[in-house]
Amino acid sequence: MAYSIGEVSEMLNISISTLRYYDKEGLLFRVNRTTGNIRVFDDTDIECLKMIECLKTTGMQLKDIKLFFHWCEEGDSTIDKRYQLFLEQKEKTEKQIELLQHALDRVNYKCEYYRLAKEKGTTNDPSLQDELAMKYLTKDNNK
Amino acid sequence: MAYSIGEVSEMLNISISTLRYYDKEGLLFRVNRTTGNIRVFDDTDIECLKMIECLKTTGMQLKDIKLFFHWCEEGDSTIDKRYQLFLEQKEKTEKQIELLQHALDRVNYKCEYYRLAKEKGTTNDPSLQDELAMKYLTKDNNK
DNA sequence: ATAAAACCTAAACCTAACTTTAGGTCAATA
DNA sequence: TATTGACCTAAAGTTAGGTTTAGGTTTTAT
Repeated sequence: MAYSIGEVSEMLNISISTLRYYDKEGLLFRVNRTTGNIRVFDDTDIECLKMIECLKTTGMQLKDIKLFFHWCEEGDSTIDKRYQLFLEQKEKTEKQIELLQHALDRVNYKCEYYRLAKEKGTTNDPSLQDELAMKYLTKDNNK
Repeated sequence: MAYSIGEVSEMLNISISTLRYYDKEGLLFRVNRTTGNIRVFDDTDIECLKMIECLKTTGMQLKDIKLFFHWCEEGDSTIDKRYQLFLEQKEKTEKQIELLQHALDRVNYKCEYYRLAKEKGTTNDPSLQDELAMKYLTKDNNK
């Protein structure tokens, strides 16, 4: 299937200007053009864009994503590089999830804290700290 | 306890220039100064900085973190605002973790893909796709 | 055939979150 | 007391990842 830039933008919820920016940065070198210089995306290009979104989510920079796609073009000689890249990205992503989970724990504590404070009408009620201590057993969550 | 900017920088692993930047942006308005205009951080300031780190991890912008600290200063009249802020941040963080987990699944699939490709010496071996399909039951992971 | 919608490029602009630089002040030590 | 290391400010510079603007071309529908 062939898609215009506007169709791709709608399908993947990526703005047209972002798609052109990715192209300019060398990430979409696979994308064909008509004789009139209009971009024509195919299904493989869509898959590439989904991979870009995935890697961006894990925190990879566009220049590194570009590198990966160029390694793909180079063929089997770069398999190990690509393998190492994904192993590294796996580590980074796992660490990032851990960090976020830890932050979420603290945010949840604060939700509970302010829910109780709202009930009491003040953050100065001594029973507020007590109830939270009871619930969480340690006040370390608040650190 | 009182700490110099250098000590805080070491303790929390935040660069001195970043600490000064946070101060300039109005996030550290609690921090005292000596008569000689040198910053003096106390334990509450350290807690504030830990909260900044936490909220930054969840993707909150400095201007919104600043707002939160100012609400804290305003007292009990802002309890509900603060409660809503943390509820919203909880939602956002949970969504972010889900997104990251989904991306991680795809990265893991790619690790497995390239591990096998490395074994075969090529990404073109038909058994590569077969073995992955076997392992994951669906090729959707690769989308 | 023509008008409007969709596309194109290049270049300037934007934002957040810092970092660096330049030029100076403060405070602990020899 | 002099020097050295830690601190200070203001302002400019940096980076990534875009968006916007201006001016033009192509395609599609009437």
